[in-house]
Amino acid sequence: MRSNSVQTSSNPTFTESARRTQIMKCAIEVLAESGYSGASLAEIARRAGISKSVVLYYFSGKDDLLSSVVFDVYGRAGQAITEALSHEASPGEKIAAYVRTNLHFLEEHPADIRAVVEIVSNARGSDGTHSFVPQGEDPVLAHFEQLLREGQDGGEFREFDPHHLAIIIRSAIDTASGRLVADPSFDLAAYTRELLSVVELATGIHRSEESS
Amino acid sequence: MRSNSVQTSSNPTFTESARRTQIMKCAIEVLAESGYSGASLAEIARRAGISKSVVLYYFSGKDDLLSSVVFDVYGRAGQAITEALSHEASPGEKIAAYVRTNLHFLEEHPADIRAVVEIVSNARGSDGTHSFVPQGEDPVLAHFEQLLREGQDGGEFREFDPHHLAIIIRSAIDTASGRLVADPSFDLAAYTRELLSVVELATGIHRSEESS
DNA sequence: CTATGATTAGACCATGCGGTCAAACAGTGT
DNA sequence: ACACTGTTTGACCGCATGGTCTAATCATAG
Repeated sequence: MRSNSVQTSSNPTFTESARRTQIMKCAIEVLAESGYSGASLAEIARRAGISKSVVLYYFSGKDDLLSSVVFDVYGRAGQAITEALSHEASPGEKIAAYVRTNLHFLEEHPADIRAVVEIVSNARGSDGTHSFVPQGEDPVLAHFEQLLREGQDGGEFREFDPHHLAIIIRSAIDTASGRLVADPSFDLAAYTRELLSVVELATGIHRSEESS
Repeated sequence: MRSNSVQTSSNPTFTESARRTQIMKCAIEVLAESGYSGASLAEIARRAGISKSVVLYYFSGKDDLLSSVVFDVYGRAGQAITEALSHEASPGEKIAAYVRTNLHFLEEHPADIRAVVEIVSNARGSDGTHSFVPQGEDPVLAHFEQLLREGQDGGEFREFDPHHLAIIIRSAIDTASGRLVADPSFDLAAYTRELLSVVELATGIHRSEESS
């Protein structure tokens, strides 16, 4: 992954970086609107108003383009989350901030998330196995699981299975992007509120103002 | 949807019903193993040891085949859930049974669920919109939401938003099929246990033996 | 002006797709 | 023997895909 036809390393031309971001942006749009199967190189190029060859001039192939999109979006989302978590002290606050920031990023960049979901859940190698889904250990999930574990070790939380609870909460986060496109009336703010209270109840966090 | 080339109504020949179920079974296998894009008519036919034309002889097209698979699996799953719910009286018990039965069906028929997920999340019409995802109202979700609402109206539950809580819990159910294929060490029984306790906490169900 | 490298368009290609079609095969009643 | 229906095959078609290649364009340095 991550290899270009034109040299990427030293001298990214103005045109090159501009074209790359433009093509990635169009790819995201097409992926979000028409899904994985609708995101052909021809369609992406048409959207960008350029020839199909240009796409393959700046990306070594479709795999490279999709990898770059995933890498870019993951990077930006991860940065936002890391930044948000740094402002919180207690594990309980960190977890709430984690959930809030994830859904906030989705609210501001719905197409980006949809595109990544389309790629991750559909891109497969020639052997038929997923190209982006980590087989053994998912670092994103492991990170969140660690957050839960820290709160539990600090005695702040109730007894629960951090691994499986992490899966449950992350699924609630990940499903939101699908809801957002399927249901125009979906209220993301209300969903965030509900999910946050569920997370509080599920972790059994000790908060003075929350105990009923 | 649901139209065949050969007459389906009155006289389903022995060969016909046998072939149809065989083809659907192979389609499910291929979908579960190789995903939507890997599930070509040629591959399904190869798996069944028959010619591609036979598939199109018993199904009017690929859409018909995939529709039939979704219809079949949904029917069997729905039947199992309805049956399980009929044995429970209180809303709290019904909801627990709902979650348990969903995950139990997944445990016994993982390929069927994977296949349906692949179809539902990937099949799109010529206009690019999803073919199986209901745009406005999802009956599956609405049914579960109604269960939550009944428990709430009965005063058995805490205050929560039934619609959004239904989405959260269903997402936890739906994510399990993906985990099952991505992580061979995934412990579905432990996951079910954890999810059931989260559901209890989230609904705030009043149970004598559960209050801490 | 010219040479050079970056950039672009468009023709082209092999492959795989869903689907059609005519012909052959198998059984069964007459 | 015949016809008839159900069943199966393999050749074939039109189309879209990801990708290659050649030639033309553009900018800029000499």
